Parts: sequence; structure tokens; C-alpha cells
Amino acid sequence: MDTQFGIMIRTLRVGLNLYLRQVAPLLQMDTAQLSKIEKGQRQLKREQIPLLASILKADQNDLLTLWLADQLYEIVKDEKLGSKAIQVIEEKIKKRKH
Amino acid sequence: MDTQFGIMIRTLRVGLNLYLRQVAPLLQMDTAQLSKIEKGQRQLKREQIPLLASILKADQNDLLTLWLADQLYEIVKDEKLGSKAIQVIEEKIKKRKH
DNA sequence: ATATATTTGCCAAACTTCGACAAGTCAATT
DNA sequence: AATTGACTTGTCGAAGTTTGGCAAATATAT
Repeated sequence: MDTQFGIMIRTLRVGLNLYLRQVAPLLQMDTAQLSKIEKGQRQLKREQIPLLASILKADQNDLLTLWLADQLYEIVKDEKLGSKAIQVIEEKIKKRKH
Repeated sequence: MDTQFGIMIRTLRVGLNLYLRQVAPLLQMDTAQLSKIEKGQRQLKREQIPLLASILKADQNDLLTLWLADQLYEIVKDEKLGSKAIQVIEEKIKKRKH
């Protein structure tokens, strides 16, 4: 049930010696929720990523990338055709570029 | 608002000279819903894909792949970091194999 | 035992998607 | 220009899912 995003933000938070209690209010949530987010049981709202990145002194694009990757993974995690589906959108996105 | 899945099943249906009116009841829905599904405004339930594949004489894996690709695309379609996120899960899925 | 940090369980509120129906458009036919 | 048949669109309540907030539980250190 772990997520790459959750693991990353926990690592960053702990690295900065911050407690859930300190970070959660900055995101207007309680510690229980942030705990769940770090453990991948809840999703942080997309629009809160920049704020969290600044709190954790991280690159917001890096965090967003992990967050998106988790959303994608959720869809294909139990699908044997997952890789194939990924190839299909990869193509589609390439074509759409610019 | 088009989806690859929707375009495909419409193409197949039309190719078989079937009307929405004929196909929809086999999926236990009305024509309006199937029309929306073909136009990408509603999602077919994952578990109905095999039945639809058999109605349309298509390979169910092929349809499922497109269906999954549409779900993935929905997440990254407006994201400039989409390709990066896709690379990230692609890696993750490779590692998980077997 | 107490204090602090985190986790878990629960449930109502908020949000999203779906199903069903009615009314609408469009093209061909009479 | 009225009718018919195929498909589309809009609406709206129902059903389903996710979230937020609280209280209690656990864990660890003092």
C-alpha cells in the first residue's frame, strides 16, 4: 500500500527533523491525515503539492512526477496488460507534443 | 473527449452493421449510455469488456489494453510531466515482473 | 506512569460517476 | 413537410467512492 510519493515525503520530512504535528497544520489537515498520505492510504490534493514541496524544500516537479506516477500505478497495478497499455499512451503523448 | 476505446468499439460495431439499439441491450444498458461510452463520455465497466469483445468479435485483450490506456491518459492528459511519470511507472512495472 | 509521535478505526460529509428517461438533432423516406 | 429510425444530449436522483475530523490505540522514550 506504499506509494513512491508517500515514501519520498516521509523521507524528506524526517530528514528535516520535522514532525507530522508541525507539517500537517501548514497543509490545513490533522496529523492522522498526513500520516495516511505518507503511507499511501490517502491522496494529497494535486494543488497542495507546490506548498508541500516548499515546506520540505523539494523540487515541486519531482514531487508531482511521483504523485502522478502513483496515480498511474493505481490503474495498472493488477493488470497483466499494464505494460502494453503504458506503451500505448506513451505513443499517444509523444504524438501530441508541442 | 474521444477515447481510443470508444473509437475502436464504434468502428467495430459499425463494421458489423450493428446498431446501438441492438448492442446496448446485450450489455444491459440503453442506447444513450452506449453512445456516451463510444464517445468517451462514460466508462464501460471493466468487467463488461469480455462480453463486449465477444459481441464485436474482437480480442478482449486488445480492447482491455485500449481501455486501460484511456484510464491512464485521463490522468496525464493535461500534465506537462506526464511522460516523466510514465517513465517512472514503466520502470516500476518492469521490476515487479514475474 | 507520563509525555510525545504516529497510526488506526470509524462515520458522516463531500464529491464523483452512473442509470434511466425524455427530448433533441440529423438524414433518409414518403 | 411529416414520419421514421439512429444517434445524441441534458438532467437528475441514486449509488458509489473518497475525504476530513475525531477519538482511541499503539509505540517509544523518559
